[in-house]
Amino acid sequence: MINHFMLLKDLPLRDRFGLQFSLFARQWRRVIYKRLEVSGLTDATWSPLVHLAAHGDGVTQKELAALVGIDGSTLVRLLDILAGKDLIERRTDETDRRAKKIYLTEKGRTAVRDIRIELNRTESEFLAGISDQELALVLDVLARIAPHLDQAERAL
Amino acid sequence: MINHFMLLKDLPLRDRFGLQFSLFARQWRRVIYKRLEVSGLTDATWSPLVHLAAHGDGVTQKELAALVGIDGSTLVRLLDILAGKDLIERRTDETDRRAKKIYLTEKGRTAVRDIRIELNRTESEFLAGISDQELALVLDVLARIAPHLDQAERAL
DNA sequence: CAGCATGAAATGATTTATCATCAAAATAGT
DNA sequence: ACTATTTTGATGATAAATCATTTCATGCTG
Repeated sequence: MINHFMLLKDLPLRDRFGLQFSLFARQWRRVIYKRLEVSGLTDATWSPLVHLAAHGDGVTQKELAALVGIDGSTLVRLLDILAGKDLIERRTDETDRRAKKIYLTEKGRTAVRDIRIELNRTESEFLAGISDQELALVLDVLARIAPHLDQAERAL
Repeated sequence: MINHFMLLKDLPLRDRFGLQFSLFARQWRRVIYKRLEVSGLTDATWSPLVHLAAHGDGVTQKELAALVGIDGSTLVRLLDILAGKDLIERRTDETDRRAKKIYLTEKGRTAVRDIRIELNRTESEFLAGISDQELALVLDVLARIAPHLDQAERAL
């Protein structure tokens, strides 16, 4: 079985980093999402749930969109689905009636627990051969690249 | 300016790796794609072009889809767009008339050159503070995770 | 060689994601 | 106090991606 890490070897390191990284990320996402389908939530719908639980209830939609890393308008429709399944609740912020704060329902809390269990099981399976030190190093490198992305994104 | 690397710190390393990695990948993709729009090709359409050039002409659609890391049916439509702009050409493989081989046109070759220039400029800007050694280490870690993903994907 | 399974590309239906725009509410500036 | 600008969430139009199904060529097996 060959994969893309075996190809592209002739390109200079810096020229192939983006391609290989993106391919890997795409596959990671695809596989994780497929594994998580068993939880009844298809595709990206569970992502706002997990971030909501990790960050704590009561964030506004705008804040949550930033946490999840998606556009506000995308989040609107995901929240519609989640609210339709009684996993979250939108409450108007009484101090700023434009904003809505998002809360997990009890059902939502249970769902998040199940998802996190499956997520952790799957990911620790994938990361089996990698040491904590290596993982930390990868995250550290990404964290140092991130400000450039933030800057480029703000500059549009 | 805060980003997600500053949050989620209370989660154990292995439990937040997936989330942080995925968020980063999403942002990377979004920013790169936005930068590359200047080349006239919107979004993912240039990706098959770059892979075609990197791997060499004459691959079948199925092979190219694997290289790009997308579903065959997705590639069909991207190739439709690219062929409509005279950047690629589909030729029926005469030894197996089911398959079609993909070739860059002259116009396509020029487009790839421009895209690669912009891509390399952008990426080297983002990777500015990272050493070759660190980049190699990141790719190495990903390459060691990849077989697990391949396996999970084949197992469905 | 006939018939059936397999395989490549194409097509339809559906899900995510984005951008542009809108309505309602809040804030700023005069 | 009053208009003008900004901000939050929602909606419409559109692009990408996937899965399921179809079409047609190939291969295999009895």
